Parts: sequence; C-alpha cells; structure tokens
Amino acid sequence: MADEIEQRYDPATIEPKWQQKWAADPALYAAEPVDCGKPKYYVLEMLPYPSGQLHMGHVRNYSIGDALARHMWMRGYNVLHPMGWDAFGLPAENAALKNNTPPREWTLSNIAAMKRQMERLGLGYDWATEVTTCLPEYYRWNQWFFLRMYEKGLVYRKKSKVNWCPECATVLANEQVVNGCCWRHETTIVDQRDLEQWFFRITAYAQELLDGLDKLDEWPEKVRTMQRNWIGRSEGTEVDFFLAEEAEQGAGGRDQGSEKTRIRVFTTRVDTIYGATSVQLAPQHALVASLVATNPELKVKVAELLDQQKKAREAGDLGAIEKHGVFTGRVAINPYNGQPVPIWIANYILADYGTGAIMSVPGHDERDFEFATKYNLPIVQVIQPVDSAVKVELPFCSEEGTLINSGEFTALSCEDAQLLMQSVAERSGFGEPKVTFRLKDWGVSRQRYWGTPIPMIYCDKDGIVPVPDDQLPVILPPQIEITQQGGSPLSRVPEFMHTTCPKCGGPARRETDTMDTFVDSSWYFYRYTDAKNSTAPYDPAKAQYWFSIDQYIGGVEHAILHLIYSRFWTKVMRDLGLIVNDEPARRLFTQGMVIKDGAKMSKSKGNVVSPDDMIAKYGADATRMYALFAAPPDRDLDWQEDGVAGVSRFLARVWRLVMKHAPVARAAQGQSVTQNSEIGTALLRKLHQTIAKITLDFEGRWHFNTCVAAIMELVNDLQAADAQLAAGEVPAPVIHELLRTLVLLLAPFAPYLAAELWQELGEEDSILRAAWPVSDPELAKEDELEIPVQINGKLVQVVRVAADATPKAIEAAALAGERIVSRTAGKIVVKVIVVPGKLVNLVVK
RNA sequence: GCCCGGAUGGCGAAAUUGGCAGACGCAGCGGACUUAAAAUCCGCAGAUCGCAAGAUCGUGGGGGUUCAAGUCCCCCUCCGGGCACCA
Repeated sequence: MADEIEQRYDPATIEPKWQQKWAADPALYAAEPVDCGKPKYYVLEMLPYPSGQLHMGHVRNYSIGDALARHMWMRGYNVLHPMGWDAFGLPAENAALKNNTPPREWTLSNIAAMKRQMERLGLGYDWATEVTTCLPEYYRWNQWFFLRMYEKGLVYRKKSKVNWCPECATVLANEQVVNGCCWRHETTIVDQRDLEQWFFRITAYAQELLDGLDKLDEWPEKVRTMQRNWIGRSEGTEVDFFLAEEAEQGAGGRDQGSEKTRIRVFTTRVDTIYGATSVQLAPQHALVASLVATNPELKVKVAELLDQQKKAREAGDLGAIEKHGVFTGRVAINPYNGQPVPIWIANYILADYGTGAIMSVPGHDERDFEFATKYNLPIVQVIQPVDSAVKVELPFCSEEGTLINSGEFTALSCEDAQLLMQSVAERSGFGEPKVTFRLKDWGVSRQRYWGTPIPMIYCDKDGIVPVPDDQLPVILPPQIEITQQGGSPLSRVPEFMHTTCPKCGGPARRETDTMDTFVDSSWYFYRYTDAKNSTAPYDPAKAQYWFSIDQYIGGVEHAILHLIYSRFWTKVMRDLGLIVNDEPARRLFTQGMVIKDGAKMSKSKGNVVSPDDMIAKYGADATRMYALFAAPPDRDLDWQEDGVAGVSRFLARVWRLVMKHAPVARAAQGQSVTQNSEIGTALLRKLHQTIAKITLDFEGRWHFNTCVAAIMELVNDLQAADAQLAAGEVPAPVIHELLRTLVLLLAPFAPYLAAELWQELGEEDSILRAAWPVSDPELAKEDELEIPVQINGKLVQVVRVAADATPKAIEAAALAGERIVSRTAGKIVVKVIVVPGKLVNLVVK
C-alpha cells in the first residue's frame, strides 16, 4: 500500500519540495562573474507588465526561454537569465481610482504575486539581478539618460500636434496609435491636440536604424520588414514653385524666396514635373493662413477640408477619405518651364509628411489622376513606356519609361532625368535631392502620475534648466490623490512642483509630465548586467561582457514599439560611450499567440485559461511541457486541456518507468558499459538518435514540439522493453545509462520531474551542473535499413538491407522482392533509381 | 491595394536537403485487469470499396517540372497578421 502511494507521480508534492530547495539556493540560477572562464550566453524573455496575473502567453514565452537557459547551463555556458517588471503605467492609476489603493502598493503586490507564479512554474531566473522599473533605483537612470540626451541635443521641447487618448487622458507616441485608436483602448479614437511636449530625436538615427536591419539577419524577416515600413525611407527631390506675383522678382533672386513667396514640394518623381498641372497644399500648410486671410469664403472651405481630414484620421481610415479640394485663385510657377499652375488646397495632403505640399501629376500618379478627373484639371502625359509602340492608358505610373513633352529633358530615361533635373535644381537654387522618412521623433511626455518624472525645471529667469545630476533622482511623490481630472496629476502636488532653480536659486517649478513607459523598457536589459549599481546605470565592462543579447524572446506585438525604441537607445548609449555594440539583440525570436477555440484568449470572450488552474490540476511540468508540445513555438497554439492531461500522463509514465528501474540503475552507477544485449543495443541506438535530434533542435530550429515527441518515442520503446529490463536482459550499466540520459534530456522541459528522478538515480549535484549528453554516431547508427521499393512512384514493398549496402546490392535486393517480382513479370524495367538509404523506384512499362 | 505567414485525418500536429504522407499526442473504438468503475496495460484507427487478400483516392483548388512533389514553378480561393492617399 505504502509502495503504491510512493510509486504515484504527484507533482503536488514534488514541485513545492523543489521550489523550496531552489529558493534556498540562489546560486543555482545565478550568473557567474565575468572572469569565470566559461563562454557567456544571455537569454532574455521580454519583461512583463505586472498586472497581477500571468497569462498563458507568458507561460509559453517563459517556457521557451527557460528550456533554452537550462540547456545552455548544461552545455557549460555562463548563462544570464534575468527577469524584471515593466512596472510603470496607467493600469496602476486606474486601479488606484477603483480600489483606492496607491499605485505603488498595487504594483508591488502584483509583482509579488507574479513572482510567486513564476516560482511555481519552476522558471530558473537569477533574482539577484531583478529590475523593477518603478523604483527610484531604476528610474533615476531614465532621468540620467534624459539629461545626457538633452546635452547631446537628442532631447528637445516643442509645441506640436500630438495624439491624445481621452481614455488614458494623456498623449501617445505615433507608435502607440493603432488604426487611429489608442493601443491600450482599441475602440477609443485618438484626437489631435496642440501641446508642449518633450521629444527624443530618434529621427537622427533613422538611416542607421534602417541600415542596421540588414545586419540583423537572425531577426525574423517579418519584424525587419515592419520596421523598414515604419521608418519609411523615401528618396526624392524638393522643388520650389514660386507664387505668380512674386515670380518676377523671384527670377532675380530665387534663393531669397521665403515661405510666403514659394511653395516647396517633395516628390519622388521629379522626372514627371512637366506633367504637373496643379500644386496641392495640406489644409494646415503655412501659406494657407495668408491665403484665407483675405478670403472668408475660402476660409470656410479650408475649415471643411481640415475637418474631413481630421475625421478620417480619427476613424483610422485616412486611406479611404474622399478626395476634396478647393482652388485658391492663385497660381504658382513651375521652375523648370516657367508655366503657371493653379494652387489648390486638398484634404488628402498630409501636413506632417514631406513639405506638406505636392505637385500634382495626374498623368502619372493614381491619386492625382483621381483628383484631376474629379475637378477637371488637365491631364498631361510626359512619360512613355520604353517600347513606344505600347499603347498607354493614363495614369501611367511606371518608372520604366522615357520622357516626352519635357523640354530639354525629353528623350531621357526616367532615371537619368531625375538625376539631371536634381542637379539643375541645385545649380539654380530652386531645389535639391532629399531623403524623407516617415519616422517621426518620439514624443515622450505623458500627462500621468505613475511614470518617471522628467528631470527639468522651469525658471522665470533662467528658462528651462536641467536638474543637476547630484539632485537625481527626482522622486515621484509616493502618496498622491488620484483623480479623474485632466492635466498632469503632479501639477496638483505643490510640494513636488515648487522647487528652486539650480542656476539662480530663485523659485522655480518642476516639469510635471512623466516619461512614456517605453523609456523604461528601452534599456532594462543593460541594467540586468549590473542591477545594483548606484553610481551609474551599469558598469560598461560588465555590459560589454554580456552583450549582445544572444537570444531575445517575446511577442511580435512589440515589433515596432519596444524593438525600435530599444535599438535607438542602444545607439545613443553607444554614442555616449557606454557600450560598444550597435544593436541590443543578436537573435530575436517571436513566439506565436496562445489561443483557445480559435480565438485569442480574452475576458470578454470568456475563454481565458488560468496558469494557476493548470498548475493546480496537472503540475507545472505538464503545463510547461504542453506549451512546448502542442505547436512549434513560432506558430499560434490552441490550448486544449485534454492535451495537458495527455502530457501529464506521459510524465507519470516516465516517473513509473524510472522509479521501477532506479534501484538497478543506481547500483550500476559509475560502472562503464562493457557489454550489451541485442535489445539493449537497440535501446541505446534509439537513445543516441534522440540525443542527436534534440541537440540539433536546440541549436536553431527550435521545434520543441518534436523534441518532446522524440522523448515520448524513446519512452515508448523503453516501456515496450519493460519486461526485458526487469528480467535482467539488459546489463545494469546500460539501464543506468538509458535512464540517466533520459532524465537529462527531460531537464529543460520538465525541470521538477527531472530534478526528482535525478536524485532518485543517486545523483547528488544539481542536474543543471551535469553535462548535456553527446550523441555517439556509432551507437546511433542503424545496421539495417528498411528501403521502400516503388514501381512508377507507388510503394509496392519494403525490403531490408544492410545499412552499408552498395547501390548495386540495394537494387538487387529490391528486384528480388517477391511482390516486385510478381508485379514486373512480363514487363520491361526501363530504369532503376536507387537513392542509397532512402528508396528504390522502378520505372516499368 | 501592397507585403509577410498559413491551409495536411474527427482535433493539435510530423515529414530538417524533392524520396514510405499522417511520427508524437488528443478524442474515439476493441480487449486485458476489476464485483464494478477509475487508473494502468495491450491492440485498432486517413477516406472509399471489399469477408479478406487487396484496389482506388488522398496534403485548400487548377495547371506544370520530375523516375518521384505536402515540399519546386505558374495561376486561383480562403484564413491570420502587418502596412496603406507617405507624394
């Protein structure tokens, strides 16, 4: 009876036991000093927001990372496997409103709860390097970086149109606006407000961020493409069209042309400029104000256009806006041919891209064609296909063509014309080649409480004054009343706001906005390398040892936001002399989503599966292993509880198998394998094939689902041989070798069970300190192969041949097969294809 | 509209370099053990026809290359994701 209970696999007793042991031994998962002599490996999973509950996406993410970390430990690497908390952010303020709990307490208790969940999962993190971004020890370095960037001209303040989420009651960065809505509130339309904001000059690195993508060849192509699109580099030309009245004096001194006398347009197709039949301004264009000043009728129409654009932007569907425009009554002069073209104002012209003005070439641009057709503007063809016999239908938008009707440029190719026309513009002073980016500077001011205070002071006498380093950190007041009032909460805390000017000592006030929380996550992984440093964000020597991150793992939803900001931050830190690498992560892996019943898990759909429930029912090992087994890590995973039960049954089988034969195995510990039986040889062969398969997968392919399947196959074979094992038909040292290695292979996927069985096999040190098994190709080799024999591509028979049989011998064996003989009787074998080790195909007529 | 994924049994999936399609698991069915059930163990299991031996069909659809195609090429459908008047 006692025996039976002991023989049952019960994760509820073994898992807590090991949790305690591991918690009492912080060195187990700790990174070793930089001079330990081992090769380093930095494996990182994206840090979570401490909502209070892990979800299955986290479980999957961390199961992948932990399996890799454990594998690398066993391969003898010095592994850094840290974890932290992206702990600033709006939910803490919302919770404060709802439950009257201060954000700090709410956040810290959530962290404690989630950390406990992580421990239950058995994740091997080095908690000595834990980073919590809402603590002053961390965010003071956000402030420090802000000041360094300010000194470098990478931080500036300007009033501008910004995205405002009414739900968050704060400004959002461009990257945080999804389809015109807030990234946190998918149904809340973002409006535009004029506000004074702090910006990071990420555009200064636009070209480098783009170029760097080519070198990140171990990042998913998908992420690189998304970033390329986001950066949106576009090569073209800026050209000045002159206002007609000013044209004459402009002819004498074009380079003197001011904003009032010229309209600068950006085009990628300057070669089509002889086909320009109007100039189109964005409704917000600087010139518009003076044009409408004397024309009330026009003013009304422009207001309408502006409103249409605003509505379309809010609806997130700028692409579908119906094009409207209004003629200003004024004309501009095309600088290349002196021809006048009408100036229009149109709702589809964006003020914040290029120069906010375009030349309209309806013959060679879809949008211009649509607009010109609607308003009866002339459509002129100036490009014809290289093969002039081809009949063209306008608009003809290809760049493979020849110029016509283009004065001195006629007969040039589009490409040649662009270059020549650019140099003409430059020489004459009415234009120049220009590279435009879609990427905008990163607006980081947030009118929220729970974030890093921006370390700036406003003094009536000295203006904007940075907080001196020795006054950092600017501490976020711990207890404030959170209300739903608009404006920055800190502006209602006089003791925070009122300060003295560092320069003149007079009364001054602090900046009351806080930083975007994406600042926190832009450099946290550097802090992990030196988390306790109180005099610098980190010791560059330590960071240099650990960086780049060897493997970064997270969800693809961060492809633009976090992953572009953190690339930017790394380049800034490099230019500050704090790091030598150009990119934070050498290799990036984006795991698929966890779904249930074909849909993303969400409270509203009621299909959320709680990790705690799974652990309580099946144990952490089964939960983790299922997360790896149910699908390859890069694909979406459909959570099926029956599948978890299946994995749990498998683990129980492993348990019984090892427990049953452990006494024999233990007794043979230390004895080398000198002789073996036929069945033992077959089992060792399977074992070494399994080692090879799993090791190879860890090296890159990462199809852990097939790794788990391979272990299951091995266990199936062992179980099929159970009677022989029990009867002593396999030498004890072989049994020891089989079970010991099985447990080693299991260790990255089911750490609790592996630890328990490892001990059961008489091992005393942690399994993480044991060497990962190496496959012996001699032992893995099959001595006989089954060769399928096809006739005309269809399988007819399988024949057995020696593994080293020559093609001739294989062919002979194939032709001798009885079914082959009867099928080929009376027919002609035209051709025999022998693929050694694979198959034989007979072409028969 | 453009770009990137994906589509394989009742379900999750496998097939790593063009070489036995469906490994492994779930659900299902049959059997053993049990008074019975659970658990466990053994076996069956793509579809159609057939008592069987076996035959035919089969990786979203259509065409092609090849001795051989889930895999390569061309065209199309559907699903997921990203971008979308960016001049």
